[in-house]
Amino acid sequence: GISNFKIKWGNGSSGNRGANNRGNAFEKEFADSLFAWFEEGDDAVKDASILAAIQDLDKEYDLSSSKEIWIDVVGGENTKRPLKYGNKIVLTNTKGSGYDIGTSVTDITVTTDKGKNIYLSLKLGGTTTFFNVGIRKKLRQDEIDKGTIKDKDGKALLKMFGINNKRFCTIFNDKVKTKGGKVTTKPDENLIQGLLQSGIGYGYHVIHQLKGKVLSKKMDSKAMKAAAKVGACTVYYGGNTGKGKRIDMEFKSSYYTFKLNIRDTQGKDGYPTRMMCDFKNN
DNA sequence: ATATGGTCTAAGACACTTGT
DNA sequence: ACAAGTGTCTTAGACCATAT
Repeated sequence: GISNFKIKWGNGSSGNRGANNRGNAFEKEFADSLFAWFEEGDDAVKDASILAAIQDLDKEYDLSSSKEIWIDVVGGENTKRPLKYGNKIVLTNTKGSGYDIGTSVTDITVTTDKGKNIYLSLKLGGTTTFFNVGIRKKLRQDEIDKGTIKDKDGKALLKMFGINNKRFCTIFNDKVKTKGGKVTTKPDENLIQGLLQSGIGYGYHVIHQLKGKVLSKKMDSKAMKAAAKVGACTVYYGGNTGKGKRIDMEFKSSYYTFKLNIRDTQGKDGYPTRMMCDFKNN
């Protein structure tokens, strides 16, 4: 019948087209709620889970004792933290020092009249990422097509996870047979924890909206170290199905399940452009 | 309900072109 | 020759749409 058809407009909404970044709306909603709460009290915040998160912040940072409060929504900044290759492979901290990354990852910066900045990192939904770094120049198409990564840094990166160099290359090269599959590796703890600690960092507070609840977690040095303390690594060549153009490295710590992945995140030719660190709360 | 693969955006980096 | 303007590619951050 005439009512039963779908209009397809270009590629429609497939692949998140047109949805933009809803996290930005959440940032504004949270900031507005926080301001309303500060000015008018609990009743001004309609959403119970947001109110609970605000109350948790108040408990931790004693916001209510401040006479004034400054709330700065800076989520659009997307500070770069590219990988640095040395004895360890870690994310650089372009705006701070060590693993104190509050100023880099902040989406909302709250300042009380005591002058102390509280850096809130807001996250929305079940598919969240701690970091997302470029690897295109280290794991290049020309070397993948020849079958082996020769780049010094690229080799070190693969080795860190116990990824087989040649097998890695088959995942992205259409001209050869893909060697998908799952392998458990035992990466060097120091290297992996260095990477994860630099990526997770500390000096901020996570506000994570999930379905029906908002998680509030202070990320201090202790929490960062515990979060980054992981065991064995499961490498999925070709993703879980073995057929994807991606390679996933799964780790577990007491707080999180990490799924690092190397893949094309631009929807271009399928050759890898980024390494991302997806996580789920345990 | 979840896992997987995908694509959006802004901003920065760099290359190239044009005006003076 | 050099600065200013324009264009293209890469990076970082985000989380959604679809298949299973």
